[in-house]
Amino acid sequence: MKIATWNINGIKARLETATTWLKSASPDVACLQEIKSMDEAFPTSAFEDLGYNVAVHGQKGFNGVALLSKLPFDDVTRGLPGDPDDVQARYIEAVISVASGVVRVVNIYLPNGNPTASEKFTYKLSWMARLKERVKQLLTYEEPFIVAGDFNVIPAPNDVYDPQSWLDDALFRPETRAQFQAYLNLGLTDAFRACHDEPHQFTFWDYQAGAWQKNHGLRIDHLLLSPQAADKLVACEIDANPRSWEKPSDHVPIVVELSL
DNA sequence: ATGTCGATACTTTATCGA
Repeated sequence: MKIATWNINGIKARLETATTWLKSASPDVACLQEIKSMDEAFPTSAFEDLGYNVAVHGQKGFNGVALLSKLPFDDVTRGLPGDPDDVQARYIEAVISVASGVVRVVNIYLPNGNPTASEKFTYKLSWMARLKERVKQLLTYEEPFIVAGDFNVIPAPNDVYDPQSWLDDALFRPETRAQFQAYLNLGLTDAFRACHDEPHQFTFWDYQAGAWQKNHGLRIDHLLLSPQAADKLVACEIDANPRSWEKPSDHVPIVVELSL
């Protein structure tokens, strides 16, 4: 089973790009972030035509996440628990039945958090703490699950082209990295790092300043596996090709294969 | 080189977020 995550930066601007990639890569599940669309405006039928079931948690203008799955959803939950006042659409979770039982897919668009002197950074850190609580809850089920998405976290210095210049950025601040490390300490596995130890394997290149051409990238999109999912890990690969296409997203897809 | 995108609204250009 192949599970992909991709921040597509606007589904209206990226529908053809997304469907082209899905036809070629054919993941069983795709986690999309930054759809920047309300539920009713999401092009559900375009994905149904490719054989996907579709679940959306949308928002006008910003944020928004969507799940695509070739297998039907047993259950879908929208919104990260822990703060009833949080109205930002950044979390959707689904349970999917597979031959070996079930797999739970958690699709997140973790807050960016910049600038670090603003309430945006405290919102990011509190959101990360809430996600930790949700992960702890899910771990008690002792089932395979995956937390996939745009984490807006650079886990380590070799995940950014120039760590020195990112030291005070919300994506690389010690508080941010410590919370990401806390997910690993709970028992989650960074699927990409379990398969690859090469430095400078990026999933994002800014539109500005020729970042793609200079390979000034970041590794901020991640797939974290529960112990039961990590036991089934086969492979994990970044597909950087779509970054060179016409009208690209600033992120590229990353795919994990599990023997579920 | 504060350099690029996508979406929005008191829209045809400025703003916000990333």
